[in-house]
Amino acid sequence: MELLKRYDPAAVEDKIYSFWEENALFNADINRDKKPFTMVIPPPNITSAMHIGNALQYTLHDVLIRYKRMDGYVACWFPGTDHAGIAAQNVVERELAKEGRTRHDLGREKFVERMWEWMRTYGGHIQRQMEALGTSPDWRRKRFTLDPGLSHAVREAFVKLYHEGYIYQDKRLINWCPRCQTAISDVEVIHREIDGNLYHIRYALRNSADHLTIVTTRPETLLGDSAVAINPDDNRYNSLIGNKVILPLLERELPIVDAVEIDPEFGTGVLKITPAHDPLDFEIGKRHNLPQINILSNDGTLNDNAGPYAGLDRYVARKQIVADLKEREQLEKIVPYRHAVGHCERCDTPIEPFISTQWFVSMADLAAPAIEAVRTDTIKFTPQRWKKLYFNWMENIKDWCISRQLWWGHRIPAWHCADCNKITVAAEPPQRCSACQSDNIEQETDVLDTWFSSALWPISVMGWPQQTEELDYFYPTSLLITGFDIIFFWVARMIMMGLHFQGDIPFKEVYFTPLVEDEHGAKMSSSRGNVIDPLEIKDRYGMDALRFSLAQSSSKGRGMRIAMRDIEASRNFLNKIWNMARFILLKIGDDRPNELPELVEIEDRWIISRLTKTTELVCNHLESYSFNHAADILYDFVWHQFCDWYLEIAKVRLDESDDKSAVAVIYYLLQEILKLLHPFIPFITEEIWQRIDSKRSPIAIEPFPSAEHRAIDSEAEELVDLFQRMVKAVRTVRAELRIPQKALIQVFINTQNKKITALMKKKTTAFSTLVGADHVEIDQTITPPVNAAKQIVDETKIFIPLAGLIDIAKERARLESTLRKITKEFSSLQKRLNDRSFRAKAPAEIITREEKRAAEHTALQRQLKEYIAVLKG
RNA sequence: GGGUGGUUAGCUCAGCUGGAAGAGCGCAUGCUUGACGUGCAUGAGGCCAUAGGUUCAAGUCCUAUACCACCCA
Repeated sequence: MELLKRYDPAAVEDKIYSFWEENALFNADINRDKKPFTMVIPPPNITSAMHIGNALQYTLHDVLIRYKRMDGYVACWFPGTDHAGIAAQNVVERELAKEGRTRHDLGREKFVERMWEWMRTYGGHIQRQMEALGTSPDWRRKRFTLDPGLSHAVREAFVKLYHEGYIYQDKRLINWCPRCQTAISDVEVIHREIDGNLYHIRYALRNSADHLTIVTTRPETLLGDSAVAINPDDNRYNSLIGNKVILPLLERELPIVDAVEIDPEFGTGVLKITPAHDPLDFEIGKRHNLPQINILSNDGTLNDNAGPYAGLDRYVARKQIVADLKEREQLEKIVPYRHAVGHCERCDTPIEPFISTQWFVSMADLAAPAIEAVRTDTIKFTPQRWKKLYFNWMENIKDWCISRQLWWGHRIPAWHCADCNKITVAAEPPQRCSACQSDNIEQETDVLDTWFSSALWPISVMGWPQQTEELDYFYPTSLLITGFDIIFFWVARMIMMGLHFQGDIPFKEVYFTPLVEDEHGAKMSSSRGNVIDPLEIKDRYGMDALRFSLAQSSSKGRGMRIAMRDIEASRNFLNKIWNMARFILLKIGDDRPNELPELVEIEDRWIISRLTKTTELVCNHLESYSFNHAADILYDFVWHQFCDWYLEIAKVRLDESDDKSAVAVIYYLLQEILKLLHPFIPFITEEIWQRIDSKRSPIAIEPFPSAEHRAIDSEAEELVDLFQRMVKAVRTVRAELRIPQKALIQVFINTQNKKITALMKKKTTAFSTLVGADHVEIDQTITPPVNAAKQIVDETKIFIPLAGLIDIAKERARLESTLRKITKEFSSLQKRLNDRSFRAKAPAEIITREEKRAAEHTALQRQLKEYIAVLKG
């Protein structure tokens, strides 16, 4: 079978994915004889195309799910998407805007219809991208948060929580996005520092020519003031408490109240109190029973309470008010001031604290068992440090505002009665008010926060509230892989809901991935233009290259940087694998040996030993989610152990004779390597696997290599290590003395060691080939020829006569530099060994080791000095 | 203001429970060796941020400081 000189992913990837699908390899059916390994996908947002962060997460999911599948588990990965309430509605509203229409022109029903239309067109996008990436979820189990089943779960959960008293309605200060025109929860507010101003405004004291100067960053809110406040311990002003001031512009009388929260050091120490538009003021206002004056409309313009400013946008009003204050000489000064302002997570509009009636979930009682689950490691976090963040948030948890003034989402299953004003909450639409039996009822117009349905995801994808076979077999899931940035949004809430509704944790472990950054450490975002588009990489390098880079770069830090050149390096690795396979297939011809034969040569024993160690490490690293280490170890094993050494040595055997044992070993290694690599780079490994024998079953369901039945062969490792160091020693001489590549050299080896003698005698041909020699002699009586380069490897001396070629000065310089290095190391060893407390307190094995090293160094020094002296003479 | 992480080769990062400083990329030098120039060989390059401390022994543990990043208010 012909293989191209270069690996061409474009010719392979799509074909291989279809092959897997035809064989239904990803389907995970309940099998009581096997153990399940289960994950649910962090459902991607239907509006977004896959970005590199998704690609990272799905790659890591897929590495594990493929590994576990090969390892004999029923490996089930539940895929799906969420409906992304605000984000999705925004997209379609923008489409409408292009047509010059708003959702209100269509009406709720038509608009929602249009959302579904849009969904049908673009909703499958992410699945196609995941397929391109080579991921292997059980697509039959794909779910969408607005599916009938999942919607039923949402209603059921709402009704239960309502009747249990967790869900309630209340009028309070919430975060309002004037652009999305909906409430959002605390975690959806992004605080960002902006350059603003601190406005110093004079409030005249009643019946006095004097005034108090307050400071504020939002002067327009003074229209909603109902007091000014000062710290009761602030001696400058506390005598004024109980007096009144006159609100500028509107000329309203405001009381002067006390508030311990006020920092006398901040600004003038006097604050205006606007209970309807500031969280702190809201609390102070409640305490002093102050009126809550709302001055804003839903769209961020001022309402009738703003008097002459009604109808103006909040920022226009700010300018106008500042101008008016200035004119009346009530504006003392404006000081530039940098402060944090909350922005809408979805549209980046500055949010407004806003008094409004919303639905909330009371969290403290739900949080308690969820905290406990993580504290006791019933749910294990990796890396552990994220536990702190989780506790910090959970222990100070605030009630969750779950209602959204949107049309796209789960409409809240509550019906308001026009007659008795009571609320009927039910999973299915009721005919009558449950309190007064009136049929004059109307459903709540708000929908639920998308995260409310996401919180139910692990149970709802398995059919909850029905107690399904899936829940019985697959729940709790084994692992959740996600970013730490949604630890509050999602992880914490799933734990609470899983425990509450299913009575058990939703997952046994959570692995938090780093966030992907660009090569300079900046967040990737389309606005910065530094995103890496996975599909662009597919065309240029192939998805295996992306997958391998992502796995290899994923550290346990909080950020990971990825650059095109990393992906290029992976592409080169794939090409290496391709050519390795090409070479092996060429050499084995039609042979397909079944079993690993006897390991006749030392390098056979060595490579099998290395394979065993590699297998063991890869498994351990995967079990502990050290994807980067697993990938590094495979890279090193395949390239720098198998290709660079084993194959190079084996070539000699293969060229000399048709060595069946070497054929069997390389064939065996090829297959083991492909299996080990398959979870990381599934396409190329499957392609090569099928090229070995087109009739065999897919590598995707081959048993994963096991290290169990093999042992580490430390003798072989030691000897081959020595052999390698001898080869390198000669090559170093060749390179440093500039011996032309083609010139064949002679090598004389002097060793007292019988094992080494035996080894080198047996491996003379391989050694000659690797160092480019036409004559190699091994004997313990050999003395250095004149004008020879010398190398010392352990107690073995190597001489390379360089008659005519040698540059004596160069060789001397080389030896002298080696001597300097040795001498330096020796003196620090000496120092340590002469230290009495070291000898007294260090463990014996360390002392022995250091003594042995010192002895070696002494011998080496003596030898080097001798050689140098000869060259001088 | 509170918190969390980071600071190791030119760049990006590994270095687990303290016992001889590592990789990839980049760089330099030499190679049309029949698997691979997306390659092969060889090499240069580190006071492991700073200051203290613990220890026979400290990138590794502790305490401060500086700078960077992120999170929360």
